[in-house]
Amino acid sequence: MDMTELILTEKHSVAADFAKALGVKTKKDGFFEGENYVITWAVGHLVELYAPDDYDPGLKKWRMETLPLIPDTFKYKPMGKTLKQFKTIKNLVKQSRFSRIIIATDAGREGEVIARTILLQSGVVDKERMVRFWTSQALVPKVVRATMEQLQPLTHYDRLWRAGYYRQVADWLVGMNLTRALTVRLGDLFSVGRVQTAVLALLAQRKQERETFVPELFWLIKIRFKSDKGEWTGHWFKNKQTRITQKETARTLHQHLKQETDPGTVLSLTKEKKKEPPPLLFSLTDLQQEANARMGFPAKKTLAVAQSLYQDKKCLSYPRTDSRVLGTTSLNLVRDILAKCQTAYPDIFAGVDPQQVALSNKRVFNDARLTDHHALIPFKPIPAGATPDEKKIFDLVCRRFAAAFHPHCHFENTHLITEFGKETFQTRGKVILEPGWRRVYHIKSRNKDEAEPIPPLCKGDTGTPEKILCEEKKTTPPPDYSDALLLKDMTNPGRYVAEENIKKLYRGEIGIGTQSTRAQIIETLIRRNYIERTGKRLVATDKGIYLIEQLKKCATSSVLTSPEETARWEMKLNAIALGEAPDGQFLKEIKTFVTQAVGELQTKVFDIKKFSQALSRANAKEVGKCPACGNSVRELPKLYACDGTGCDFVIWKRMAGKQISPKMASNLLKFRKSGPFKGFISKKKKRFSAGLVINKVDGKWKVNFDFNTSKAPDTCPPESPLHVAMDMGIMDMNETPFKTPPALSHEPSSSGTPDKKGCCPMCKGKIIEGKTAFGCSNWRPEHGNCRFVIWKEILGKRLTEKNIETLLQGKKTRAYVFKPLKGEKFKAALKMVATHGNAFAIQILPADIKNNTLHTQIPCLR
DNA sequence: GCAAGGTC
Repeated sequence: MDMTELILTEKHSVAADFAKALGVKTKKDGFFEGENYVITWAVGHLVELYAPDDYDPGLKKWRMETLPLIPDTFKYKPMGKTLKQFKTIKNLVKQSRFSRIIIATDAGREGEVIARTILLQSGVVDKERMVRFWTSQALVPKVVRATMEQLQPLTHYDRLWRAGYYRQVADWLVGMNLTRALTVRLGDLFSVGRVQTAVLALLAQRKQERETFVPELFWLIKIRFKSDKGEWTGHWFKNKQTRITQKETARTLHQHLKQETDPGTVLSLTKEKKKEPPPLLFSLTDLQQEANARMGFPAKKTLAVAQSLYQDKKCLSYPRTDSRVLGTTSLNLVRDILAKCQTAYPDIFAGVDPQQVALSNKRVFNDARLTDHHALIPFKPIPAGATPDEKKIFDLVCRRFAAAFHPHCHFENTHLITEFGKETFQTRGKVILEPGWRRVYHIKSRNKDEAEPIPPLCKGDTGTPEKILCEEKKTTPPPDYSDALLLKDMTNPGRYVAEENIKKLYRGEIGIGTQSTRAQIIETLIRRNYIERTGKRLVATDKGIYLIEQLKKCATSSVLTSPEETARWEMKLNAIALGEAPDGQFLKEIKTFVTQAVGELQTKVFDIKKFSQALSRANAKEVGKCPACGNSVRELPKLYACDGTGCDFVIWKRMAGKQISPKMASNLLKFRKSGPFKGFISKKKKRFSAGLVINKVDGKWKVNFDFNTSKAPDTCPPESPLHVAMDMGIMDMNETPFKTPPALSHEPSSSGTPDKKGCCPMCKGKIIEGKTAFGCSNWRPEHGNCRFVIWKEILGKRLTEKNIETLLQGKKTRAYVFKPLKGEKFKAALKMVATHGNAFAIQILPADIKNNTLHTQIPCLR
């Protein structure tokens, strides 16, 4: 009898772990095959719920009359992108040669659903042959083999599957029905969902808090004391309060203190030694938060980088984890990794002795706190050829990992109270005695004052007041969300929840959405025009605010805007998984909810005026950022307008009879200068060419014509600014240094003499070749945004590399024949000359004096 | 044109 067993994992990497552990070496198309085992893998979910129109093609069209959509039985279909792998698995599970099918998808609710839906869709029903492999430990060979000895009957996990199924179905019902209802009513796409709407509500609330925030003034009194032992700053306080809210009170106190003649006396000086354990290992969200805070990476980018380190470079563990610990079976794995890293990164790992690592370190090894996967850790040193971003992320993970095996950080807190003029002043200090883990994992101190050491004072010491200050301060609104802050609130929304038992739930493992999807959710909100990313900030748009506002006014649908409700759903799903809730109840409730919500949205009176305003703005495409305030400048019917509140910066779509295209506007905003362009018509009906510039006139940002760059009407470079920018982009990528020596060290040639050797005369950068021009390598904004170029084609004449070199040396080329598109051909030489400012132009020097009218120049500016 | 959950 054939004793071959089939193993199904959630993803390829796990299948590879199994193959290694079980000595299976042969890789076939879509599975590994050995003597005793065939190992195949899913690619996450391979099967998904039907779309509405799969049930009935008539549902392709979104109509109110067809709502609510509540299928009697939910059906599944294979997903298009992974159809091939699905077929491979289907083919395998149907074969009778396997004595057992071992389900080894990830140990969690979704892992269960992934396996069960695949089996269901494959038509496999006999559960007798099926067993469940279940562990959250790192899948080192030892763990794989040990867990293979403890396979569970599949039925043990039936309830978990039910819970997962209800999660899927509930999200489908809510999403499909309410998205359609709102969209049909409002005439524009308004998606809604358990996760995205709750997150959007957080962002909307934050924006409104900030907009309605009224700063309040308060005053702080500080005294700088001086004694022969040193100096310190005391901050006034009374009854634990340091803020004075009345100006008059502060003024009176300040006056009183200034008249005091006796010195200050140290009332007390308390010192307290404290220690701080190293931070826990990284979960994905933790890593995303840190990478966002330190390097400004969006959550999605961090995930992508981590994925590549995991998948291609194989130096990082599975990134989509919400666990911050390792399993106890990972001890030897950890020792191995530490030893490898110690050789590669002595500066980070020198303080760790792999043999001293012990299971007693419960902050690292803790089976009880393991979830689907273990924490994110390095597996081995990063291979050569990694990108700078990959190096940064990897370094962060390594440091966090190393920190975990370092001793606590020991520090001493000092609290000094000085009495002066019958008032009390406090001074706090923090001195790190033994940095421990902070040696490798630096964390910025939140309090600046703590940085200053306090002199070695004793009770009764006196100090003379050097300076007595009364500072006026303002309360500040809560900060805008960033990826980091939003991820934090999604992971732990407890502080937005009133109900105590739900708060508790949020303090545990439940958040809004899951680790794997949080970054995606943020991107979805951006795609839906609900929120916008500006630098690090994530801010709700008018459209987003509008949706939340309207939903909040609905008796039933409003639950989507509150984190409480998602938590309540999770609670119920947990109860189902634990067998503590009657089966079927949950789905019934969801169906009722959806039916009611649809009814409500059908009849609701929406505030349409506000809506259309919100919409026209949110759907208007952004062309760039406002020079005045940094907000988005958007295309509206007649103009491009900044949507910052109170900002009135605009670019008119029509200037002097010429249409300003979105591309022109976008370049103008990016480079503050663009063109020159042909085809403007003056008030006297004369055609003219001009560049456009954005500059500040009388304190206001405006778009003006720039005639300096366009003395020659018909000699403008043929490229649009966009092409130029793209061209420069290509130049940067395939940077091929032009045959010139590197930048010289003599002073910049603002004197007007072009550089003799051939580097950029404006900034001494390298000259690099692009598709249509030779330009300065410092073209990127972060490198100084140097705008020097020499176009390869001038009036129909293609310049050779030799020509460019001659021009860069400030010499005259020989005379060439030019054939402009308009006008007669002529013979002229070229020479680069200095123009106004530190700018340059190619001068056209006609050989025939009769052609003097053509005596003109082409600016070397993009 | 729609959700959220996987993985790539």
